[in-house]
Amino acid sequence: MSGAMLKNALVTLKESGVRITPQRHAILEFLISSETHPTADEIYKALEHDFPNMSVATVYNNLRVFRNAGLVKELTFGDASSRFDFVTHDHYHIICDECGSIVDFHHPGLEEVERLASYVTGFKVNSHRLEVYGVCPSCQEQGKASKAN
Amino acid sequence: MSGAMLKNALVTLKESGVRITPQRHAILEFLISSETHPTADEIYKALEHDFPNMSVATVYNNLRVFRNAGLVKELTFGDASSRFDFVTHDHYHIICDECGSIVDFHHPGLEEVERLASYVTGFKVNSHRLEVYGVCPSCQEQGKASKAN
DNA sequence: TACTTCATTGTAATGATTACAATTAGTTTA
DNA sequence: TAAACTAATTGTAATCATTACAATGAAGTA
Ligand SMILES: [Mn+2]
Ligand SMILES: [Mn+2]
Ligand SMILES: [Zn+2]
Ligand SMILES: [Zn+2]
Repeated sequence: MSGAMLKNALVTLKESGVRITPQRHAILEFLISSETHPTADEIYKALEHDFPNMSVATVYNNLRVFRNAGLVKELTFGDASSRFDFVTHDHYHIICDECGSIVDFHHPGLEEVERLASYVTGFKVNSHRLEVYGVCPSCQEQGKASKAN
Repeated sequence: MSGAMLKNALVTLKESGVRITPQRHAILEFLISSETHPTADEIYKALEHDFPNMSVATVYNNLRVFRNAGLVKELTFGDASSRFDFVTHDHYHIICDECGSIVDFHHPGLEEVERLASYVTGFKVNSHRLEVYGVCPSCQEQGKASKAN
């Protein structure tokens, strides 16, 4: 439930001495309810109606606060701006090369890859990043449709 | 041999109607000889001595030309600026969380991950991106040394 | 040589993010 | 509760990588 997730997030913040402001509450709530991995600016615009005076700096500031608290992950792709993902379970992302949509998927960890990487490079491994790229079902449909013309 | 790689690259360019200018030659040569996945600005500064009049725009322009010709890959991490890698064999990267150094490593493809991702999301998969993060041997040494104090 | 096309250069524009100083809100203490 | 302190927000300016653009130069072609 997203209600419980919000509650837990607020507890986590309070425990690390972070004040719960209306802006923070709203940003968190929006992130939890969002399926789209929004950018800072998308969050800013989504909350404009309820918080007409909120500064875009506040969005950035608080996303950083949440990131440092481990509540939010920042996703960076080559282009444009960062996207933000409320942390629940570990998961990977698959991204549409045509429309840019980002979809979650689960996969068992890649410990074997980490082991081999560590073995051949001598690094002590902390983590890894994996993304899959392709064409989403909806863009596949459109492709077919446009070929049929 | 890096000589052969340069020659091949020049042929590829010529075949796709791209003129070989002294600047392009130098940028390619520098990229091929470089082990460090340099940024555009690092390339610019490295060639400043030989090309005191070259514009940073030329570096960016030509890196794009090379990327479009498939000769160079652009590596984008969250922070700062893109890094560029002359394309030879397919390989992955492992990145030091402390000093930022980027080291190549080879690993058999991850077809199984691509298959599963495609199966659970309905995407038609084109490619994937994988990076491993950790602490490089040199930073591990330094860590030990500073603890010993 | 004249014409055409492409490349380079210098500089201005862009756009995301951050820095900073002033103001406001929340918390603690007396 | 009021004063004092601390943290958060706001608005705006600064930063910095990258791109756009117009003018100049070089190369290729007839
Ligand atoms: Mn996600
Ligand atoms: Mn590499
Ligand atoms: Zn799509
Ligand atoms: Zn290191």
